[in-house]
Amino acid sequence: MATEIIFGHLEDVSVGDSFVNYKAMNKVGVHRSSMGGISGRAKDGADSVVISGGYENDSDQGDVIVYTGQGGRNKGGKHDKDQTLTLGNAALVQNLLNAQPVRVIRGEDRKNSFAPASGYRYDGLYRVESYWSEKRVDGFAIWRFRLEQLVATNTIPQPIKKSSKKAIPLGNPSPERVETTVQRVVRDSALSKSLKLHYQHLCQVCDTTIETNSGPYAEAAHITPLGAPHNGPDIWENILCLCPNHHVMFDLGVFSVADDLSLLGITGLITTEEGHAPSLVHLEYHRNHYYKKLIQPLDKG
Amino acid sequence: MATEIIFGHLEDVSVGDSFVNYKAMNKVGVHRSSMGGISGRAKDGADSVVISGGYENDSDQGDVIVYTGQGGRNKGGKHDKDQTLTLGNAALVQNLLNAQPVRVIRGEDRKNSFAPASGYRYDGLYRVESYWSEKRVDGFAIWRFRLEQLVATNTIPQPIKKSSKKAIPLGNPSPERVETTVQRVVRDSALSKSLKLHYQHLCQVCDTTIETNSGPYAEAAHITPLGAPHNGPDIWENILCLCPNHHVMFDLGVFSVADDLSLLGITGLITTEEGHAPSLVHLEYHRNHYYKKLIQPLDKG
DNA sequence: ACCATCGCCGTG
DNA sequence: CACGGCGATGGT
Repeated sequence: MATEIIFGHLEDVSVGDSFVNYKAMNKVGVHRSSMGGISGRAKDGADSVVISGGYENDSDQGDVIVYTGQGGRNKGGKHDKDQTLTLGNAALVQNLLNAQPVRVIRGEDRKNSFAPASGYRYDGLYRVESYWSEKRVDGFAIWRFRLEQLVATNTIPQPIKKSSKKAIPLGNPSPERVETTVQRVVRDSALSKSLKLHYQHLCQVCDTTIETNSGPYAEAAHITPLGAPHNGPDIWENILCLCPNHHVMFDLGVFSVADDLSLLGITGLITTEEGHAPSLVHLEYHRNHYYKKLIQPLDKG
Repeated sequence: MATEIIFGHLEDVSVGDSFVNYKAMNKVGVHRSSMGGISGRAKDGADSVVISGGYENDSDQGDVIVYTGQGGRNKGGKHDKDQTLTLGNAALVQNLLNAQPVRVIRGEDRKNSFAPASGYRYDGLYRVESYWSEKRVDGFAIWRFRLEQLVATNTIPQPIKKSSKKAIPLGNPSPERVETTVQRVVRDSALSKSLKLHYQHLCQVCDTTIETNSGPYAEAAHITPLGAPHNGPDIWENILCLCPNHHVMFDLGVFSVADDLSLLGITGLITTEEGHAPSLVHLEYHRNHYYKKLIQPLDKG
């Protein structure tokens, strides 16, 4: 049955605590994998990841980390196949689907100003904000995960006291011992409102709107996401007006949009109003990076 | 045409800047109302609010503020009617619907440890996370808004430089001059996953699920919200398994649930699986505080 | 039981 | 400092 997976902070480990090597982390359980960068199970989610600068493309801006998945290498360490959404990669996807936090541990890395000078350091909880695939220059696909630091907004009174051990006795019937509250995040830019008005808050996929007593509700979905590493622009051509359901589906790659605005993955098409034409460049970006069905598991050999 | 509403930070005002009085704030535009605590328009949203300790029930925890709406008083300042969702209150609702940030300014208040010693201080951007109604002891209804501080997660490279004025020349076609990115947030607790599994990720309202390539997706909605001032418990009886659309509708009070589990506001009923019974106490809490149609505008006299 | 892995400690 | 071999542990 293996050891217990615990999401969130641990009782005996504080943010900033240092460890000399993997074995020390294994001992206290802050990272339970003996060699791997991702600790967790494909079905349940990842409880921790280690960032050691092993992947040249990884980016670390402190509160935002772009983390590359595992796999795709042969025994010699050379990339010789696509990464797949299995093992640790699949676990990180579960974190996104279930809004589970992941502990982030930074390992020594001279090239990373956020990394410790030596050993490993527990740097707190992050959410898996999104994931997508990229093609390396050698043509092999990798999966990447955007991690965002969870700042403890005052939600549940935190029972954790550094001074006293044996805290967190909430006594609820949770399968996990530690109380965690994570967030799904929907970004909305300055331009969102005008586009939603243009569409009268009707979803461009299903033509429905949510009527509240204070006006209609819809969400603006950026086709190429804002922020690193995508750096999509905040312009009308890069935004769709969607209901929450189709927004989630779009961000998770359940469906995408072809150049003729027909839908891929589900039936239907994107309806447009005069004055708004989604950019073909950005639609292609979404298809290539987010539309999962285009990424087939590679045949052996 | 009135003066221009600008959401987000202003070019010439930094977080922490102080002002001696309302006139000084009016002059630079950080707060454009000459007397009111809420600046903005009912149709467009609120660009700023002032917290001065005028409402005894207001709570300020720094990153989370519970702000009481305006109105309900006669000329003498005494409460003699219900507050309505008009004027500034309606404006704050728009901020929630459109994920627009609101500038928070704290005024002198000895009882508030986060308030400045004198005058007014610009304390940065907050999101309107939720709103609900409460009944005062005298029986009159008030509207309350939970504001959460926006921490600048690294999304768009910030063009704002304190040193140089005249920054932010993004040159995009936005009706606003300042680039802002706000987030709608969906909390998900440690218990959410088990309940969603119990319902096989089917929405308890519409019986649909969102199938991704990596598993089904649903959201857990707390009936009485977690966190101050509601402090709902993180237990199964206080959670519903919903699709994103119905989650938004539930949180915005578009519908609520009667004791017999029939829906109010929309047709249908909550389906339950054996082993899960929503708490009647919490359903009543939601009806009383979130289900807007129970709150009728009071007749004159 | 087998497998995969952002380690670890040697040599050049 | 690069590279290669050894290698333990949890996941499948």
